[in-house]
Amino acid sequence: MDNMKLAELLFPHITKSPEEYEDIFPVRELPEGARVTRMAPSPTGFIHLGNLFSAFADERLAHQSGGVFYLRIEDTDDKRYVEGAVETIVNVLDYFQINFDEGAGITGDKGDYGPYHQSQRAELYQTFVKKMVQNGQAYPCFLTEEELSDIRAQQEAIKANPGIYGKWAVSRDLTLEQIEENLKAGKPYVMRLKSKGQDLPPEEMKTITVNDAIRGDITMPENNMDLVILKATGIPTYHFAHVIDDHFMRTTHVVRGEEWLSSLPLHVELFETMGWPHPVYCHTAHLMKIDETGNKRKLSKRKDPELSLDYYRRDGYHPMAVREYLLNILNSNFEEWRIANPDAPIDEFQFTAEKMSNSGALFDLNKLSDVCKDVLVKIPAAELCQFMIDWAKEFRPEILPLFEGNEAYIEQILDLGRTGNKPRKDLVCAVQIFDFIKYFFDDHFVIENELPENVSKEDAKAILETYLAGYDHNDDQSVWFDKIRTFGAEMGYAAKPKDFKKNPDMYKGHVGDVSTVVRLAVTGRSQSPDIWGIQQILGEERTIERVKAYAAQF
RNA sequence: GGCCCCAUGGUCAAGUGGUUAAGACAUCGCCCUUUCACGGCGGUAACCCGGGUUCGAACCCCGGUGGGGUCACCA
Repeated sequence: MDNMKLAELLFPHITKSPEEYEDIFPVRELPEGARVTRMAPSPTGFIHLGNLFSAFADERLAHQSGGVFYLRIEDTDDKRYVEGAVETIVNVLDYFQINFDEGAGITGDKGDYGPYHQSQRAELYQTFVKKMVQNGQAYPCFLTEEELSDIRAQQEAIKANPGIYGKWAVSRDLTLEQIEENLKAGKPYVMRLKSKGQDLPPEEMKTITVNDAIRGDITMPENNMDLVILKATGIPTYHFAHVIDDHFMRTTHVVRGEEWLSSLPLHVELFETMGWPHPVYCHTAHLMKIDETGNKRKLSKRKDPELSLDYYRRDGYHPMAVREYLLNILNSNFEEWRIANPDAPIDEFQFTAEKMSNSGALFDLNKLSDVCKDVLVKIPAAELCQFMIDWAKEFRPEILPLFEGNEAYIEQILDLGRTGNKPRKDLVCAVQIFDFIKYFFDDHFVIENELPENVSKEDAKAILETYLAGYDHNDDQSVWFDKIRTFGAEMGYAAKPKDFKKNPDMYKGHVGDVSTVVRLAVTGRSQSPDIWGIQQILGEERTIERVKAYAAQF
């Protein structure tokens, strides 16, 4: 077989030499130890938590080392393309404050290593396939779908591994004449790697060992499959594009999910075939969840709404909080660092691939809430208010007017109990915040809870009327509360809860019960921040109105 | 099924041959307190199983079991 002739026959239009590309895409000039990473999504426009999780790792790795983080679109599968996908990807990541230095962008590609859409790189890929043909490392395969499934059936019958390898790789033996004939007949074909791996029983297979930055040494049988590198369309498969692109975009670290582990031997063989070193691989564990049957399982796009990033945006989880949570599960020592450095900017934490977990973390909404509370308590009210406005604009336009134009009022509300050295940590996400403060808006104010069991309706009415009679909006907090204590005591409620606890038979209840009645009148619920503070924000008129209205119910 | 990855409390996890087996979340109790939070103190709770190596194993080796992944002209 004349490989040179075959190469010309297959790729007459390829005229550039492989060496030229080394000059077009020179090794990057970066500081020592700088890392070049990438996010390489397929353009379905759907970005989920797992994508964000590894994008975050990529971004940290690059930006902590003075390197480059870029976006490459893996659009080798035309069926998957969704209009506006790049825009979605960039916007979503931007929301979580993850920014690209180069690569595909909303207004076009940016950077010297492009194009950053794989669909635009056909010539590059084909140049190297041509080279492989010349070296006898790749060959055309004309097998039809039927023939392929026939081979599979035969393999199943004798319990052989499925795939094109060893003696099953029949197209390896095609003569130049046969190929020429097929070509003339216009038969579609793919290009396959001519694997050097041998078809041996598993225990006799040669092995390869790769040092994974997360998992350490991984030993696997070498690849022996003649996998497709160029589809019939002339566009490469993921495997081949990965090798070419990450070489020429000079990627140093590839962070990807563990589902790629099984194709690692193929990628290693491809890099070896090309004569290039492979990048450092970081295979991350999948995010898991407990399903209905109590089993751990991979989070699935279809079934688990919490995997969708929209879910967090819709519920209004603050990007800072999501970042913080993600870092929690990304690097196990982050939490310790955060406790030691409560106020340090998150970017000061030194992220390392080595500290990434190699078992699948269960997604924990509880923990996320806790992280949110800690993060939000540090965000100034004005900023939170703006956050609520932005969120409402997109997801709850009907409540937007409550916020927009009322910033001063909202900020007072958000800061209720948050000042001082023991600030309340009540705020989790926008949906919850709105629910938490909605009694401040007359249209959303309703009585939600029942009277305490120690308080009769008659007493409730009396409490409210007495409260109203002695109400002075200008009282300071202690005067205000003393009044409640005093008339409560006169009505048979212990002035101190402890007294009631000691002698429950001597009292109807305690001052807490009395204040709860007031609380119900003012907020509609039995639990809230400090009533006095709420009344100050509400104003005298609305406070009195609410107390009157509630008293009228009894 | 072949191959690969993984395995410490309910969850996330420290831990790399000798530890009272950290810490965080959740949970429970107490304290603080006008409710709820916040905060403080304390409690319950773990090395998947079986062999080996060793004076000694959560840790090393082998074999199970369980969970996950993968076996496409998808990525």
